Amino acid sequence: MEGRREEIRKGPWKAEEDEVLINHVKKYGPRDWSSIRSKGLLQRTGKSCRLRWVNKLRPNLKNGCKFSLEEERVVIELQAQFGNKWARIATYLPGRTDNDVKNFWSSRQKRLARILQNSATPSSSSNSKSHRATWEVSTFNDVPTLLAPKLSSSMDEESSSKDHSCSSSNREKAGTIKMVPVPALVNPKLLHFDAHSVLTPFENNPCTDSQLQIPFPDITQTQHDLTFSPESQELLAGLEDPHFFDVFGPVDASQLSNEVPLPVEEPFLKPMRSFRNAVKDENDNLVNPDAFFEDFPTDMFDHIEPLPSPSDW
DNA sequence: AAGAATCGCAACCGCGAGACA
DNA sequence: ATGTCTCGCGGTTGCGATTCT
Repeated sequence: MEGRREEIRKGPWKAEEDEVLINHVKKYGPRDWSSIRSKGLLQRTGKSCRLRWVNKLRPNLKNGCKFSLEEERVVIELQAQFGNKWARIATYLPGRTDNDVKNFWSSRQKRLARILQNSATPSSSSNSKSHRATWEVSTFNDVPTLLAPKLSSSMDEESSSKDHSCSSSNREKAGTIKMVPVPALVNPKLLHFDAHSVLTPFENNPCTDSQLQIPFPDITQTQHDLTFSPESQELLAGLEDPHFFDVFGPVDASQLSNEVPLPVEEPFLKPMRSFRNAVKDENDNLVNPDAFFEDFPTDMFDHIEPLPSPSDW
């Protein structure tokens, strides 16, 4: 059997373990996770190694950066379209892992549930968190649809040590939205350039690197007509819907696909410019396009599927 | 200042799919 | 065709940090 030489280590990773894992990936690539243990490099399961790499050590991750408004919106829209396919949704959010998306969604669902509960039982709104929840709703309502320096609760000011690389001040300065879905980088056929898109130089910031500044596509008609945030709209709509609590259950994408057209269009697929290793010819075409992917795990695109055409939505 | 409630994140677990012998 | 192994995904849990009374 694979292992029985020593106890399998669990729990938080040490810096030394990270180093070993990184070195292994450098040598052999992000594969053969189980060999890390069989070689005696780490007393971790291959599964654990893979998870650590994917969620924390992989290059270009936005570790410690909170979800921007647009990221939140993308998650909301894609969740309605795909259901809880976090890995798939994460491919639209550069620097985000399925775990990030999953955690974000989970937190959001809890928040919504609490807001709803407090709305249903106003007398209970004297507790501390309900105050914050109420504030969040009103804050959402005040937020412009696309440009918002300070937004949801997830955008609360924070200057923790691990957030240093993308301080809120940076986010505020950013002003407009930067987004690029990974699948577009994989399948050029899917690229669909929006003439209105605006490219901006990158800042040397993990939270903005590999992103492009583009106008975010229109969302649903409902959202278009109202100034409410998606979250607030969802809440408001839910209060009138007798089946609102179903929202908190699993979503059947097949059912939703006919009712909730995904407004996130391919157009926010834009070429990524953080091709650290890419070489271009005189016509600015990538000569060694593969070099662009060197920063990514070789398997990270394995599960990416072509996007459905908008007509299928 | 202390305690309770909540948040946010990292990591684990179980299961299914695919590869391979 | 079948069994085993590895990998990847989604759900869940645990815990430190934060916020509020």
